[in-house]
Amino acid sequence: MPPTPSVFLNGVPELLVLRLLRDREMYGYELVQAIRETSADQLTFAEGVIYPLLHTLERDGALSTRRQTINGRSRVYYSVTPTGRERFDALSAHWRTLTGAIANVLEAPRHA
Amino acid sequence: MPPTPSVFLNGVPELLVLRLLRDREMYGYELVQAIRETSADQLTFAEGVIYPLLHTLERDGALSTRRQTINGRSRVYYSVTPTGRERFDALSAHWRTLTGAIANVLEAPRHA
DNA sequence: GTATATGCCTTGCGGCGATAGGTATGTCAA
DNA sequence: TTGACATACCTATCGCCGCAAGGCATATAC
Repeated sequence: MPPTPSVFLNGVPELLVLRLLRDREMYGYELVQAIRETSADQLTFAEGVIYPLLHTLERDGALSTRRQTINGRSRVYYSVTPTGRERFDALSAHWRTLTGAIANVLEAPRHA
Repeated sequence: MPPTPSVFLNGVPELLVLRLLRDREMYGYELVQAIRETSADQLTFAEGVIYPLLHTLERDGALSTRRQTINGRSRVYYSVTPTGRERFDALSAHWRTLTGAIANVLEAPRHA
């Protein structure tokens, strides 16, 4: 009886980063704010979470980078690779499965 | 900008345990299987997760216990206290808020 | 007689997110 | 002009939760 891989219950930052980057390339600082804004301040993952995550995803081949200097400040833009897209699809499916299962337990009738 | 308390993204075992015990008293071994069964094998939290959690919840006054011996085997039945019920309500509300926020990000239009 | 299910428990590890810094440039108000 | 704030990158350390992997004891089944 294999336990539920905790990859799903945490891993939310990864899920959201891949989702946002699926639409368009973004840079780290932008992602931090985008998550906060598109979740109406319900979700806040600080830079200490996002930057290491981006580095890991790049190392794993899920993201590719493009460096650009704007107004004297250096930005690192991230894009999702085909590998990253597969990873997102898998994570996303798993997230739906798990939240669905949790919802089932939460709404289960008394003697189920 | 306070970060998202991770209590919500983990803490799923606690949420489910409180939910199941809200209906009727159960013992640890029974809870382990109930979670697995009511989630159709999607969620499996082993005894190493559930037992320490039950002890913590009892210590915090969220659960009360009743010991009973059946067929020579000793069982520890857990019930939700009023404190535990409040705790469940809060956790539950938070879970809905967070999953809702995550869903918003996942389904956000391109330029949101 | 030894495997399996039941029923309780604990120790130790790993990994992720949180905390809390550091560096540097640009802008704006005092 | 300097000091605060936003922008934009980064890292090291910590804490905690769930995971792995056991141990102990009794009942049943083969």
